[in-house]
Amino acid sequence: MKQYAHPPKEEMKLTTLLHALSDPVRLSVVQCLAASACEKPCSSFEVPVHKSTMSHHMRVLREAGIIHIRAEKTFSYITLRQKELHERFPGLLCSVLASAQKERIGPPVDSIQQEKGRQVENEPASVATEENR
Amino acid sequence: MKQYAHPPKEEMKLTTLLHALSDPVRLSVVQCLAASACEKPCSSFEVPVHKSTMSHHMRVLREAGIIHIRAEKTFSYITLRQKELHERFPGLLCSVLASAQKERIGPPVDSIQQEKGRQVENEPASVATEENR
DNA sequence: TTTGTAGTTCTACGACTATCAAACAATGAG
DNA sequence: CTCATTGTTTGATAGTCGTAGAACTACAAA
Repeated sequence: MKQYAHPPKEEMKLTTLLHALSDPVRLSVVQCLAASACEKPCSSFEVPVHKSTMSHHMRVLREAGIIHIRAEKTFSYITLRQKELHERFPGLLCSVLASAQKERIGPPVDSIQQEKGRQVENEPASVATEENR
Repeated sequence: MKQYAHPPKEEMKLTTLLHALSDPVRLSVVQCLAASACEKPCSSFEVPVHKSTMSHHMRVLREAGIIHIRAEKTFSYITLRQKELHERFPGLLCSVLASAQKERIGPPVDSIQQEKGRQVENEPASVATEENR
């Protein structure tokens, strides 16, 4: 039976973790895990990549310390290492998940800004002035 | 005078932001900015890279929406877009910075658990140009 | 004018990454 | 035993990334 190595939480590295979460496929896997809050087989994630690519992403997430993989029969059961992540980097996963959630629901960029009833317009300098390259 | 394009906060993308923060050099720049809480010239960051590499990193941070660059004379003044980042992704930057700070200080994790008001002492200027990986 | 400083852009290069296909391993069903 | 399922490993490939050096711009001081 396949056995997996999982880094102890003291060895989790922030930059490695951020990099692991910076891929859309991996982030959606983590979102899915957080939403279901239970063990999920690898094949249950609906992502548009081949199974070998998926296996690669699972390895990246595992080696970053984000997920735990348990092999049983021919299945790989995935869990989010939520508690350990919180102990190592308090609040980080939560805010990433909240940001991902917010971004996904994000209003159309045309008619936006009603989030707090008051729009916070700021520096119009952000547009224009095409970066002369 | 050079002009820079800065993405409006509605266009900030989470995965782009996480990727920008997943590099040790860029993360240390962001830490430095957050610590000083004021505008800093590009050359004031003590990082072990060539100036052209630094310019590249600044571009990545700017295009991710993390920093604002203002050109004056021959200087580039950098500021953290803290307010806009917080509006777009509430709490995210804070927890990343807290995690970076915590990681840098090291392993006696169990003994410093309950002191919330007491700040861990100094090691302030340790921009830690080595110590990564 | 020449020199020096601060920073950008371009180019190149090695390293890494995301992806798929194919082969493989382990298990269960027939 | 033969398939089918589930996932891993191993190329291979196309693309991205971090880095430095050289050339360049813009400005200021001499």
